[in-house]
Amino acid sequence: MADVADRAGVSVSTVSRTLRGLSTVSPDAKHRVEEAARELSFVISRQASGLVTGKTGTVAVLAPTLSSWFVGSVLSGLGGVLRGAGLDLMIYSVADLAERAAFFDRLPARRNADALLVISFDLTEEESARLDGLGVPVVYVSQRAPGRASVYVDDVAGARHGTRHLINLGHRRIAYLRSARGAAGFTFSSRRRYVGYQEALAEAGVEAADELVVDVTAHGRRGAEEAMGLLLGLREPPTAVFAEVDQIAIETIGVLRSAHIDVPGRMSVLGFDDHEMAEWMELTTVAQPASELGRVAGELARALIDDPDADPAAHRELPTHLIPRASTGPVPTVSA
Amino acid sequence: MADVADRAGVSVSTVSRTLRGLSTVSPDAKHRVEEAARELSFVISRQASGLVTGKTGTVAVLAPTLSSWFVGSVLSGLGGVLRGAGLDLMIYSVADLAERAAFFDRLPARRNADALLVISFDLTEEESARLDGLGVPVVYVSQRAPGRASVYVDDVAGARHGTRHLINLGHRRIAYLRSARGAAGFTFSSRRRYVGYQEALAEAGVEAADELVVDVTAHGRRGAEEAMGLLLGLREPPTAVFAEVDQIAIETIGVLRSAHIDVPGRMSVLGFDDHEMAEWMELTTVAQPASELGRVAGELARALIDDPDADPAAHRELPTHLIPRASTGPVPTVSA
DNA sequence: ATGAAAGCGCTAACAC
DNA sequence: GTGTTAGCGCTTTCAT
Repeated sequence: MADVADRAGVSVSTVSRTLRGLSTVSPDAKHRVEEAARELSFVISRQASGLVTGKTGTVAVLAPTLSSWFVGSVLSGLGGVLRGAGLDLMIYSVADLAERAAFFDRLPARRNADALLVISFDLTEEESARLDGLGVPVVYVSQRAPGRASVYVDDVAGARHGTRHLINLGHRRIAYLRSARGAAGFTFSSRRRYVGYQEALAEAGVEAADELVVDVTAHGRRGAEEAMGLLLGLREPPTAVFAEVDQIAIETIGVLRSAHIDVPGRMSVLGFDDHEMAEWMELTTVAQPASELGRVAGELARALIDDPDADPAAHRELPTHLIPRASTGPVPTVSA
Repeated sequence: MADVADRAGVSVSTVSRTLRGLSTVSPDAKHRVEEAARELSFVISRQASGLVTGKTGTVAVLAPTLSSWFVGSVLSGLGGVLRGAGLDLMIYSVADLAERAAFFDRLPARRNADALLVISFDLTEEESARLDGLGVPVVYVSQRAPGRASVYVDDVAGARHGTRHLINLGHRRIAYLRSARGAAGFTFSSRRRYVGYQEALAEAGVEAADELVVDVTAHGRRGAEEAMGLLLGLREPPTAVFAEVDQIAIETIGVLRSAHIDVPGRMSVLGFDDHEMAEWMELTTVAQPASELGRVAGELARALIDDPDADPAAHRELPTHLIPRASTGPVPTVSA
C-alpha cells in the first residue's frame, strides 16, 4: 500500500480512504490513487485490514457435503449475495463423524469468519450450544432452530399442496414414500412433509391408511423396488405415489417403467425438491427454492453482521410451489 | 493469546511455539499452554499469523457454478486434502460474464490465498495470463493448460473404452451425441471424447458415419427428442447411442421409454461421467473420478505452496473406468 | 527452553 | 481533505 501511496504522491491514509470508498477524498487524489493501484495491481490484504477492523470479510459455511444438489444450490444463491456485499465465502465441509467432532472441538471458524451458516445439518443441542459461544452470528439453513436465526421452506404447506394436487386429479389411494435413508440434516423436513400429506388427506375427507405409508430404506433402486412391491401387493393398491424427495420419486418411476406400469397412466408419481433431474425426467414435484434459501440466508447473515441490533433469532420461511409435469395425471378409470 | 500466556504463566512466544507444534518447548510448559488454550477456547487468528508469515492458510477455488454434480464432487475431494493440510477452502463462484470480468479485473484472490484452483473453466489465454501474474500457484482442474499445472481425466481413453464396450456387444451402428449446450469449461473434454469414439471405431474397423453424430443443442428433454428423431428416421438407425455426458444419456433414455423403445432391448445407451443419477437410472457409463480430481488437485496445490521447487507446470492425468449397468446390452437380433 | 521486542499491512484517531 | 501515529494479534529474530 505504501507503494501505491508513493506512486500517487499521497499518504497511505489517503490510499486507504480511497480504496474503501470514503467520501473525504478529493477527486484529484482519488483519481491518482485509483490509477496507481491499477498499475501496481494492488489488492487490499484482508488479513491486514481485518486485523485492525476486527472483521474478517468472510462468511463461513458448515455443510455435510458439497456434492448434493441441495447444498450446491444453496451455495449458489449465497454466493451472489456475498459477492454483492464484498464478503468472501469459506467452506467447512464435514464428511464424517470424526471430522464433525474435530470441527466442534476446535471450532476453526471461531475467529476466522464474521458469520457462520449451517446448511442442512441436524445438530445436537450440545453442538448448537457450542456454536452459540462462537462469538459470531450463526444462521441455520433448511432447519428451524428455535431461538436461533433460521431459514427454511414451508414443508407442511408444500406437502399439503402436492397431495391436494393428486386429490384434485381424482386420486384417493395415495401412497407416501418416506426416506429412511438417514440423509444428514433431513429428519426435520421429513416429519413436516408427512404432516402436510396427512393434513391434505384430512381436509379432503380422504381416509389415511397406514399401509400406504412406506419407509424406503435400501439405497439405490432397490429401495424403490421394495416399496413398490409392497404397495402393488396390497388388496387395494394406490393409484398415486408421493415421494418425500425427488430422488426416490425418480427411482420409483424407473421401477414402474421396468415393470411396464405406465406413468402416469396407471400410477401417478409426485416428488419434492425440484432436483435438476426432475426436469429431465418430467417429474411433477413440489419445488423447494434452494438457491433462494441461500440468498435469504446470506442477507440474514449480512444483517446480523452489520447491525448489532438485528434479531439474532429471526426466522424466514419460504414458500414452495408445485411444478406440474408429465408424471402425474388423472386417476385411472375402473376399466383399466 | 496474551490471555493464554497469562493463564499458563508463560510468555506469548511460548504459547505461539506450543500451538504450532514446535519441539523446543518443555513438556511442562506445553501441557500448561494446551490446557489454558482449551479452557479459553482459544483459536489462532489466521489473519494475524498470516500477516507475519505471509501465508494465508487458504486455498481459493474459481468455479463457474457450485450447483453442478461435477464441481460439487471436485470440491468434496478437495475439501478432504485441504482439511488434512490445515488449509481453508475459499470459493469464488462466477455465475455470469459480468462477474467473470469483475473477477479478472480485481483478482481478489491476489493476496488472500496461497493457491488458486480453476475448476472446469475455459479461460481465454488473456485470462490465464492474468492468473500467471497472480503471485500464487494456479492449478487447472479438468482442463489441460499447457505450461501450467493441471489435473484432468483421460477423456480419449475413456471414450474409446466406452465405445469398445458397445462394439463388443455387437453394435456397429453407434450414434454419438455431442453436447452443444455450451456448458462452461467443457469444450476441451468434448473434443477429446469424440476423438476416443472415432479411434475405437477405427480400431475395430467399424465405419464412421457422419449422420450418426448429432449435436444436442436444445435444453431439457427436447434436445434429446430432436436428436433421437433424427437418428430413428435414418434409413439405417443406430442400435446404440453414446452420449458425451450422462445428462443427455438419461434424457435419451426417458425419450426412448416414452416412445416405447426398449432400453437396452432395442437401443443401448451409454453415458460419460457417472453422475450420481446414473446409478438411479441404471445407466452404463464411463465414470470420471471427480472427487479424485479434487483430491489430486489439492495435493498438487499443497506441493506447490510448500515446495518452491515443485514443477509449476505439472500435469496429472487420471483414468476413467467403465461401469456396466442395465442400459447397454447385445445388439438386437435382425428379427426384432 | 524461554522471554523481549520488532514489525507484518492495514485502519482509526487525531492533528493539521 | 490530508498526513502522522499508534496499535490490531501474531511470528520471529535475538538475547539470555
